[in-house]
Amino acid sequence: MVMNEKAASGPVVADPPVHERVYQALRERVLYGELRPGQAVTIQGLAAELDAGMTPVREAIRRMTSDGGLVFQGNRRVSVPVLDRGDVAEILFLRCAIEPELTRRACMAQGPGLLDDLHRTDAALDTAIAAGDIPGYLRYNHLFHETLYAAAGAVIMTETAERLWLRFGPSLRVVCGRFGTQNLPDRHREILAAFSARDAEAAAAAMTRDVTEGMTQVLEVIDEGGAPG
Amino acid sequence: MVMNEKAASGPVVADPPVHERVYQALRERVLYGELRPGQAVTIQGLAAELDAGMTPVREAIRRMTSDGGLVFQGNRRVSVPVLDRGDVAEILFLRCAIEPELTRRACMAQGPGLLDDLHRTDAALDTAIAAGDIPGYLRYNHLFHETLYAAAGAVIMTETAERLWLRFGPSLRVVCGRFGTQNLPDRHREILAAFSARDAEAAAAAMTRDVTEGMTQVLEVIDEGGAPG
DNA sequence: GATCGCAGAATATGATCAAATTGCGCGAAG
DNA sequence: CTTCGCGCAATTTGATCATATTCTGCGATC
Repeated sequence: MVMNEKAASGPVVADPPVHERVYQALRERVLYGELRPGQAVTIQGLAAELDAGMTPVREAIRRMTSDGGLVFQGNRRVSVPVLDRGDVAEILFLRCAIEPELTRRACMAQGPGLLDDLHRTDAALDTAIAAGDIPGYLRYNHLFHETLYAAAGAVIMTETAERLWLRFGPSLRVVCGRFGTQNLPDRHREILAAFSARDAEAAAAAMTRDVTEGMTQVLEVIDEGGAPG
Repeated sequence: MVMNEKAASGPVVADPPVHERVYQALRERVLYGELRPGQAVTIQGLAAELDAGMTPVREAIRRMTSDGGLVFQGNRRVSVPVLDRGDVAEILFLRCAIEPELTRRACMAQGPGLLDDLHRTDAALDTAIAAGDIPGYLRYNHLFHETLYAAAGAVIMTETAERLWLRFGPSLRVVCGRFGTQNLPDRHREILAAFSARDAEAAAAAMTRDVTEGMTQVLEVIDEGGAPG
């Protein structure tokens, strides 16, 4: 009768392997700017912090490095990437090629609950913006896009887009610190309106503006920062 | 005087770490179709084959998984991905968004030796095609594109494109086995002619054709193969 | 100012534990 | 009597850790 002894009742949720848990934790830290651009990341530091062995941490760092969320420094150190103007331009090009297309597909394929989910997330986002809650802004902003892209049903494109988010996450956190949450671009209402009307092209155009404005602000902070790093 | 005892004479080349060597070996196997779509990859198998410990192999597999060149199978096994029509369509879209742009940039920024290098690689490619040498075809075809993209000086876009190559490498090998090397698309001469004339748009257009024709053939093999896997 | 040495961190191994698949044997049905 | 199916156990493989080794970078000394 009883298959295993994970829990006496309730659904059996196999807890994920340690390397997966570490990767997710590391991903959040990169994505939501809890690590600053240029900051060094050490294996033993992460292992102590996340209460894990060195091997799973090592694996998580390799994945994140392949994702572009961390970079090898030539010697054996890894750190959070520091973007230059060219990097931002490349990311902008790629995002403008991918994310409007994902938006288009999501709009055309949208299922029943999607619009509600997006509205809820956007409401939480507005609350975070009003409160000047930077971590909240970063999380709900990402969640909005993530939810939308998942609805497109295009795993490879979505993965590719998510990887780009890892690259500019730490820099976006710096942008928030500089500009505050009030002055950040938010074309989400336009996107939601287009989704309601099932106007895929309008949604894609609004997404292009959202992406372009966000990347432009990252660029401004880089230029302002003086050093090309 | 002597920094270390790697070699009594000659340039001191710090040999790469084991996990890097393993990753490169794994990458070649995926990229050049030495592993078939669906084939299982085991940690201990690779470790034995490449004469390495489990930890470096593990790291290499994580990187390759993040690259899309291998996939988790839900249980803890990993295998070479099997593409369906939707996957190929996504890869086609992304390649058509990225690779012509890289071609454009490479054409405009082309330095002195580039055209010679590309001609040499293309000549080797033609030799491989004439001889029906499938591994040679796959290697020189990839090298042609790789050389071209490196000249664009766009690291993020190049990395993104290279990741896509890892996804369709094994399937491309199957295409070669089915169609032979003679009937594969080769728009390289058009690209080279456009480079000579420094006509970036013509080069980009030729690249779009090269990419589209290649992916179309992959699609045909998938459809022919019967099962959607 | 250059060199040697030390501390800290990363690399890599092998052992150990846990999980999953495979295959075998037993029993029941035809 | 043969065959199909189910369940248990053995083997294979993955996950994690503790530890030894190597390398890098910095600081003290000559």
